[in-house]
Amino acid sequence: MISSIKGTKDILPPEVKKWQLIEKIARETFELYGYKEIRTPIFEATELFEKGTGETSEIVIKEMYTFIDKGGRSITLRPEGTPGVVRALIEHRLYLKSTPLRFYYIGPMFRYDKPQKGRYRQFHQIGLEVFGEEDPAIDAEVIEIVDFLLKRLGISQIEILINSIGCKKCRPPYLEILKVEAEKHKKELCPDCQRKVYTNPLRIFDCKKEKCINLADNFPKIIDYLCNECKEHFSKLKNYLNLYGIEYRVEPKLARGLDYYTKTVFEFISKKLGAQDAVLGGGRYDDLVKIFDGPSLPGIGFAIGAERLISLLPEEFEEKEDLLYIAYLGDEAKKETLSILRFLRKKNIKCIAEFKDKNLKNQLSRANKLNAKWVLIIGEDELREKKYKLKDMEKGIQKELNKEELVEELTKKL
RNA sequence: GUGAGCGUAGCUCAACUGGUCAGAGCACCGGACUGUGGAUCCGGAGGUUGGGGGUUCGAGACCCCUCGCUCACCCCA
Repeated sequence: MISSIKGTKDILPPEVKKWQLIEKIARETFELYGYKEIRTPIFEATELFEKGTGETSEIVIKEMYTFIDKGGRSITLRPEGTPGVVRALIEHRLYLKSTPLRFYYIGPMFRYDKPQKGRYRQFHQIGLEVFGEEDPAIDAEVIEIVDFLLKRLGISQIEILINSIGCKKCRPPYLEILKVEAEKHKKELCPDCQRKVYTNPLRIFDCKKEKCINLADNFPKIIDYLCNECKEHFSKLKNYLNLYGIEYRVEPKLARGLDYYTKTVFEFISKKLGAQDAVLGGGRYDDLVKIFDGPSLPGIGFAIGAERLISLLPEEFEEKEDLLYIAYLGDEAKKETLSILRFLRKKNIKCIAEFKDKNLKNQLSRANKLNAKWVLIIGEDELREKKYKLKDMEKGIQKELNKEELVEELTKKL
């Protein structure tokens, strides 16, 4: 038996309903704020991610699905959405147009990770990017959009973490200070963190070992070393969030894994998710467009993990489907059924029949199992009278109707 | 990439320390009930116990290898 590849999974019809729900509500919400959908390829030149996502990010170092195609080009399945959108923005000179540079996307991403709860090799992100807005008001708006979206989906008990990780002016000097401080305590840190002192000192704050946590608590925090511009940006962001009445927690240890972030970074977390507690993450990336030889254009965005979002969805109660099941008795009735199916579908009525030539009891039982809301009964009497029996499966009552009345009755209830 | 736990019917799980152990419930199909569903009763189908090798008179169980799943680490959505 051939099974699906490790870290990938099939999404079967009952679960697909949830996907359709979150996709629909996400689209509606983003469009409400003036965002437009953008669809970029799921594979790109490897270089795009090396330059964009960043050569020192874990994603690029060890998590990319990279292969050489038949033309000898190095191709990578996208591990995240932002670089592709930035590439499209530059390639099509979208920044020259007057339309707002507000985009959202929904689609699969790929990372060669070891699968666990909330983490898959093919997963899906619902992402959003804005370009050309310097003002922290847009940072706040972006956070507010997600907050609104989650509320619309009925998801609660989410904590919002924000931080500022500075810009290319203030971060490098801070990292030096942090490195010096961390070196002093190097021997007390765990082996992983000892390595991080040189490779990525900010990541020491991510360590879950108690000893490292305690030590890191006393290390200097970037938030205390921001330049005036970053400090003011962060302070304004907090004010706007307060204005929206959005609760958040400033988490000075929040670092994020992508190299391109500047100033604002944020994460929405839920305790229900397990070890991978982030349902979405995002931040500002003021230098990214420039990195790809585009104009000097600031950007900010986030990506929601669709699988994680779905796992937070409240349990929905099961409803009868708006489905009509046609039960027929005999060959003549079968022919009539075929024509009525066609007729009703043209009128946008969802209907099915199963062609097993079974008795009525059996067909009703099948309709019940399929969760159909109505059953139309066609037998000899009905053929003769040209009136069919429509049974409401919830109420158990039935009416005699001709074709026209039937359409009227069914569309009324839809 | 590292570590731990687990793989028995479509699903959830039984089978004492290796000795009729290949089972139950749910789901599925059929019948009781030939034009009226959900209930009940009866019956049926469905498994080389993830795969391979070994130990043994005998392995679902023990050992080795392998694949997969789950969770955690690393890191992230």
